[in-house]
Amino acid sequence: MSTGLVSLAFKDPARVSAVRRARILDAADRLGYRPNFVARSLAADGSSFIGILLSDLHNPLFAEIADAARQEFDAHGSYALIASATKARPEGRAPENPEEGGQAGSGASARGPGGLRVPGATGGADRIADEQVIAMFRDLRPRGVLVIGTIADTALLSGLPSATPVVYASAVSPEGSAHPSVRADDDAGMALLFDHLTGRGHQRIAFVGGAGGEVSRLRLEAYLAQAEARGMPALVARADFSEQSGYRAGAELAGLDPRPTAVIAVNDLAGIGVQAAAEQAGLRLPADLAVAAFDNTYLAGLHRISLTTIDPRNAEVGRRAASRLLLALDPDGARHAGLPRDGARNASAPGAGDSDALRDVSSPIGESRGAASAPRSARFGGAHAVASPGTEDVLVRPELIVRDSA
Amino acid sequence: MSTGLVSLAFKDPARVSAVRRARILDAADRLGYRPNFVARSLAADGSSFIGILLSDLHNPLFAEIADAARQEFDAHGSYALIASATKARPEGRAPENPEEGGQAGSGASARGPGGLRVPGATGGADRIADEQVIAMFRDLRPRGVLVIGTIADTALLSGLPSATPVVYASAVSPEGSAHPSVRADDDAGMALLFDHLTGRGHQRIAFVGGAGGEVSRLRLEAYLAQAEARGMPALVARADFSEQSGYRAGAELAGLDPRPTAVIAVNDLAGIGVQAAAEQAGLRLPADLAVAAFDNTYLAGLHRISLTTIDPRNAEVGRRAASRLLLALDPDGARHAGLPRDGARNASAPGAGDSDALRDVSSPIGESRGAASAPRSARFGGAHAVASPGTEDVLVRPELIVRDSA
DNA sequence: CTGTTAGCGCTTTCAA
DNA sequence: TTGAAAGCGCTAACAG
Repeated sequence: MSTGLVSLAFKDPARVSAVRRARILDAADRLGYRPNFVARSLAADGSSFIGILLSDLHNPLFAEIADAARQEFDAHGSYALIASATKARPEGRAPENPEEGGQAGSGASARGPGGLRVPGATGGADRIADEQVIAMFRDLRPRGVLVIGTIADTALLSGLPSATPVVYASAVSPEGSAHPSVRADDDAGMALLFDHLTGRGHQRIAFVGGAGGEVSRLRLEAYLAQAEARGMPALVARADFSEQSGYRAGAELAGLDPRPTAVIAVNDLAGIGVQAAAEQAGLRLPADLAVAAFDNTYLAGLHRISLTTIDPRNAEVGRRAASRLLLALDPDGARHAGLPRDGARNASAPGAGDSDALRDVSSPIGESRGAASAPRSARFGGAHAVASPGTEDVLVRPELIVRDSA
Repeated sequence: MSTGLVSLAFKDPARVSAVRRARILDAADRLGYRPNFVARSLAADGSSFIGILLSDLHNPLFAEIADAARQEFDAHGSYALIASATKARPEGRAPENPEEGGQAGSGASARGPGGLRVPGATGGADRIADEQVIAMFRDLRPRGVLVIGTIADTALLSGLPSATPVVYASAVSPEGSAHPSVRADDDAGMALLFDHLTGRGHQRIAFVGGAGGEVSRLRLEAYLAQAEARGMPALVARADFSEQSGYRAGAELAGLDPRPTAVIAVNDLAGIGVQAAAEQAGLRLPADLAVAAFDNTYLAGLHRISLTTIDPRNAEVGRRAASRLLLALDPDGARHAGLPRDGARNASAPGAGDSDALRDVSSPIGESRGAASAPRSARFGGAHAVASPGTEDVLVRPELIVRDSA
């Protein structure tokens, strides 16, 4: 039998006679034969998988998103590879990662502030250590790429065949990017928090955050907007995503004379820092100071923490980002091959309430981002090289989780 | 110019005349040419990179190990790719992951207890969703593989060319595996904890843990051994790695009549659960109950937690595992090509005290594991197919971090 | 339906 | 040193 036939038998079994197919498949696994992924991706141009690129291994939020996305892909018969890149941080910039900032100081970590960089062996300048990973990733030619978090060097992705659809999750897409991003709606989250706190009578609500990265900055803006819209005084203590930082900010706030009665922290970790500072200052929680935050990491749910927080619904973000990508890959909708779609779906996501998963979307941001202002007509632009269905960002409506802290 | 020459110019510039080389390199980057990773790995058999396989994206310990390993690889001019596999858990088994168990319950997670599995499109049985990732990984033919955490399906790795060295980090290598593993020495950690607690006068020290996985079981055994060796009573409240679980165990312990004065928890999260239960029961911490744990995650360092714990020195584990692999790849030691090794080393790990990094190793476990009893002679067995330098497990001596809780 | 023929983009002999 | 030629393991047109 010819090799071509064997190839067919694996790729499109239906087009091979039953006898042959049986013989091939049988012989294959008797010999332990498995088609070689690499050769395949070289020969066909473009592989059959969807790549997931994780920008930061340390961020647990990203892991959740990746899991959800992967489920979605699997449910649709697509494959996903996860490669990870360590985020290369500009020197001296605090990590966006809620975890790292709070590392216990006594560990044996030798990591410098600049992240993982190595002196270039080839070029002169430093390069991101994971450039290799990205290169490899690119050469594998994924059908589409889901980027989770912010990838430092946008140029790396540009090596992809230009028709490859890219979707960003949980990050604003880079400057002038035509790729959509899917993320939680921090403005909505902030509004939820204000509603809740004012509902409990708070009139002096402070914000802890604003530093450490884009997300922090956007949340600060959202805070200021809410405060103004409600005619409330704005009070900001600068902090990044770390507990330490929140602690310092909290101490500052606790010492103020007309003390705020509530604090909204940029993330759980900072919020915990605020709580710690408040306790230290002799305040009772939540009576003297209510604390709320963003992210709903598992930290917030610990008995001893019990922090009211905004759940960004990472699973939903991941799922939504994945669907978006799938749509771009197959704009016609669906029925093309393979396994019973619905069955697979139900099996892998039993109680998720999938049916209305697409309803709770806020309107696209519109003016707030360059990328978002791409012409809507591109949506159905079959004539374009990339028939990507829309480049508008998608905002997922977050959820308020009320706990003891506020 | 022939394509062959170009190839040479990239791989071994010295063997190409200066003129040609210049012209090639110049033209290359003017045209934006970059050698294709995939084609290269197909043509040459075996790529130039070392693969890092992460078993669980959610475990922050693993991320730390991966980072450290990557640094080590980079310092030696090798490349590393990280692919991730979601650990496929036997149905109903609690996660080994310290994080997941403690997830706040209100999120939108739709993940079933069985982890990410999809109904097989090809075969009949369920398969791990990430089988594809592993297949791809394998087909890329890494020079060596570092597995971080426990990979469920060992068979997956077996598809590698049999001479590929494999090292496990932070996991016991699978049954009968000939591959060495590098991990923290839990026995030593337990001894450290007992020394500390008895030094503070504690005589009734309980253990919370034992369930949820291999690591938990081993720590329980270590506890029992210490208690016996010191002629102290053993008191165990079963728990897995979650805070909930620790909370329940703590409540149980708090209600006992001759109450323990100290508790050692299987990990930070469980320890925090114990603290919460104790507080709830009206005990003062640490006066009425001292709590200590394992892992030194950033949790332990939070102001409001301040947990005395054992630092597994993940960075060291990662570094050590990486060296081990490098050694297996190049048993002769070092001088083979490329960049000034020492310079690179120093640059990327400034204050790490590298020089004595190899001194603090406990003796190999010996009898405790099958794999560890491989004949020492294999060490220099140049005649063997795999001249792997030693298959003994390496245990890293952990460190005690004393905080307020004990 | 099946076999044949070209490559995918590179690395490697092997001569020149 | 350089060029030419033969693949790596597969897929993608074709023709039979």
